[in-house]
Amino acid sequence: MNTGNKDEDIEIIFGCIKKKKKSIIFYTDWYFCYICSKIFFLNMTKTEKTKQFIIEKSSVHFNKIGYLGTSLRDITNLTGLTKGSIYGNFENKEEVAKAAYKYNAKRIGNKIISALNQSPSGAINKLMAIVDFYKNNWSVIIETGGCPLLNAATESDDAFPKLNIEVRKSFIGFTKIFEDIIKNGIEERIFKHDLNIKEYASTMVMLIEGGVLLSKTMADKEYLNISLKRIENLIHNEMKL
Amino acid sequence: MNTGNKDEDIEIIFGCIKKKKKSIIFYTDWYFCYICSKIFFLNMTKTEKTKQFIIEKSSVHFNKIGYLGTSLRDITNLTGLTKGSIYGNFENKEEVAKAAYKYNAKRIGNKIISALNQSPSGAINKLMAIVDFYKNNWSVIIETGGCPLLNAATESDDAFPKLNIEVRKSFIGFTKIFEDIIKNGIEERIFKHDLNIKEYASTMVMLIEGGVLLSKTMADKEYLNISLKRIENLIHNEMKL
DNA sequence: TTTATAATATACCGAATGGTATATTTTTAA
DNA sequence: TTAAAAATATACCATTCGGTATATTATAAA
Repeated sequence: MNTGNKDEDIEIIFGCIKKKKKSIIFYTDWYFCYICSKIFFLNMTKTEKTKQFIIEKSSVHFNKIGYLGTSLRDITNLTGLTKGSIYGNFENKEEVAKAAYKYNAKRIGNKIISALNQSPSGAINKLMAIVDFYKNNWSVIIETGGCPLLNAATESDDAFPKLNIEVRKSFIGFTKIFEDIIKNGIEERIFKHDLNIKEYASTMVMLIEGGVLLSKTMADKEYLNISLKRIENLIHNEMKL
Repeated sequence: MNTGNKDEDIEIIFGCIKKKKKSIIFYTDWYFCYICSKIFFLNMTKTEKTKQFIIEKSSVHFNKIGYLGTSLRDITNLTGLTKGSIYGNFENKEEVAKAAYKYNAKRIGNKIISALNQSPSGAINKLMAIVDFYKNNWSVIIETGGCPLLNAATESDDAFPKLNIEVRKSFIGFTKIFEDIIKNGIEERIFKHDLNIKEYASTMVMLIEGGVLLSKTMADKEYLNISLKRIENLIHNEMKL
């Protein structure tokens, strides 16, 4: 989505509205720096800082133990804060879980955007930047509980509808990253003009999620390697002109 | 695995040891009929019957709400039995959850075996029988909470190690189904002789799990269709001689 | 029909759950 | 420096949690 404004582009990444200016993306209450791959928070009130602190301290636990499975006691233990403080900043546990999920999804999403911005131009390089991201960051992803989209998806679909809405937004955002690259590749005449963009984009998402699932469960990176190799195969043997 | 005994073959499906006799598989306490696709229980004691009753009544709930998320009260509500009866038949909640998972995994595993036994011979027909199984049984899978392997995998990997062991067995069993078909296809000279069997088998598993994940989360069968189409593509454009 | 045994129900346990009312502390503005 | 407001801690709430000891009922053998 483009507003037509020269100085400001608005697009959606993993369900989060961002305002882009030059190489830095300015969000409502934070910005993500492509150069150092870190999130910075601006003009934060005390509440915003504390909310952020709570989420930062508990996000990995939510991703590991579950968004329903994490208890309020877990949150107070992880933050050192009391129940009163948690409920002073969040309406209820559901809201903490939702915020933790959004943070987790945003964290990996921003890293992918960062990898894309640092990679050389061209659709193939961009797709390979995502493949390389998963190759290089595999251990970090595992140590922090695996893919938050995958985890929250299976947990939420039948038991946590409000979270499921967020997960859907994330998958749409994740798929769109691939779609945009493929679209550019077609426009640049690097990819075949008649490619089914949505089909190739979602195949890549499914291969990555399937690979992360198997590799995490079996504690064996080989599965993810195979699914990433399959993506490379798609690029070079089907998509490329 | 084959024991060499003429009358009796022992193999492993989804982690469950079965004894095969003619077209019927005899298990220690149950057999699965390929013709009517149902499980029958033989020589069951009262305890075995009650255990089975508890699992049957709660298995879908476990798959939907989670193996950690399902409470003892849920189980008593679903079965109409009391806590005393549950604990008279199972050591603790963990054991009920494990048994429910095994039942769920076995249920879908047996259906796939059934589809394979009813399909025409030849490796391509067998692989297509699995693809068709997912096409035809999509709505049932969704209504019963989605793929139990996928659900239990994400829930167990960081929070329920005893269940994770069972899930690993299931994935090994599921992958082995594909491996055996591909191996036969090579021996029958239908598939290329130099195919990386493990790679193609696990790619199919990852595509199916990724497809189920996306389709369930987004409530859109199209994702699964795309991943199944990709499996067909693998068969006809890469594996076939 | 009686007796031993196995299965189920009842009643209870301490601990943990999410949540709230209120007291205390910290921060902010005057 | 003081007063108002905001943030945090304390103490409590009813309910639910997994689990158990024991009483009751159903089953099977004698």
